[in-house]
Amino acid sequence: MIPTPTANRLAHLIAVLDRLALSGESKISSAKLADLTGFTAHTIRKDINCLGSPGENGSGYEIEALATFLRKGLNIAQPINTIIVGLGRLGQSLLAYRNFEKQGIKIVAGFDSSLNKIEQLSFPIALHPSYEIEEVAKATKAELGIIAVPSESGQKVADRMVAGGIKGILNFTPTFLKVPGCVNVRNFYVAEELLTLAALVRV
Amino acid sequence: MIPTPTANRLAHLIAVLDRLALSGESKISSAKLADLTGFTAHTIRKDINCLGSPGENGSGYEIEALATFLRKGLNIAQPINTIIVGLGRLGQSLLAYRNFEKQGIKIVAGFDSSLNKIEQLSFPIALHPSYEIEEVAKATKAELGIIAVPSESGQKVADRMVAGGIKGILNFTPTFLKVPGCVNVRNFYVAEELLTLAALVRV
DNA sequence: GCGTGTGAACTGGTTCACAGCG
DNA sequence: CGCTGTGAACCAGTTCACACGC
Repeated sequence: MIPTPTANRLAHLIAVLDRLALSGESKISSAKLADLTGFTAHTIRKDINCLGSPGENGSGYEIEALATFLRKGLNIAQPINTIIVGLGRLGQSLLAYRNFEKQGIKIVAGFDSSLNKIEQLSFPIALHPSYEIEEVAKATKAELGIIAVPSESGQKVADRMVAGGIKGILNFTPTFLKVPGCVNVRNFYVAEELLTLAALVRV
Repeated sequence: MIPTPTANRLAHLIAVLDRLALSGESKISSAKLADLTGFTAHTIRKDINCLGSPGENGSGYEIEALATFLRKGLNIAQPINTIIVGLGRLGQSLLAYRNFEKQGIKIVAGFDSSLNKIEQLSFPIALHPSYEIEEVAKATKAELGIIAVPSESGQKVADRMVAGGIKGILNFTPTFLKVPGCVNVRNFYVAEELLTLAALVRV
């Protein structure tokens, strides 16, 4: 089993490696990666070795090889279908964010409770009313869901996602979602993050 | 010194307590709070006691008293001035999010590199061009900063914030920011969070 | 000799168990 | 007797130190 913080850091590493690959470099050391990510070189090596050894020893990692090695190790070499619910400003900004695709996050459908909004918006993916979440999630074999609705409806959306077979939820709603243990939730409590920062800053 | 995860949870607790206060209840037990937050009752009590004892023993916490106790303990009873840089979709959705104010997060200024955008937008706070970050941050005594710009400019914005005396940064840019150790950074790597979820889900 | 791989020590955060108060 | 407060046990994750391969 791979520790959550490790998965987190490895995901970040992959993103960094992808950027590096574009810049023409071909090899990189854990020390350089440390500089680019803010993690220590120790931690990086250990994280990587959670998935086994990429092979080469002695002189740094082959950038592209490492990226694909990590993707395979994390089982994210294949794109992962994702739906997003809530097409307010936040939802729209996420939909417009073209970086997901590059990372293998394929957003396959958007949902909103307002039929008007669905008709007005034009995005290169299918938009549906919220009551179709379960159905569409199943049909598209979506594995992840993003919740960007007002907090009152967060739980209801989560329930529908779970019913539709969603296995991981990114929650922007400032409320704790009750879901079965087999469903992974990561919360983005933006306001609370700021409060946390405030507390840390005002020692 | 208060552990970061504890500060995090306490911030969430405060938000939950505020909501509870509106609902008319007056007392609550750690077990009930556990149910509402997803933390264990143990953890909640321990977190609270990091700041000392709220007083009453035996039969639950007084909701409002606890909230103010926590705010005082975390030093966030006074509102904290915050600036936001990057007024794209994400930045705008954050500006429009009226929950911050309630939590004592006072957004005092917005910035964008595009003068056009600044003139077009209308928000109830002052908008400035990005080169004024340092100056305005100082003038408004801002303590926190939100970075919602494209990733290329993240570091530059961070530098300006630091120069302006900002002590805590919420970073939505998918790059690691280099800042002095006395500045606290919390990263919201949205795409990477999804990747992490994908990895955790595809065991 | 630089840089990776890995087992062993350490640390800080969480969980537990029980004492103490209403 | 329920629920909080807290010191002690535990554990995961991080840091360290050294062995190994190039």
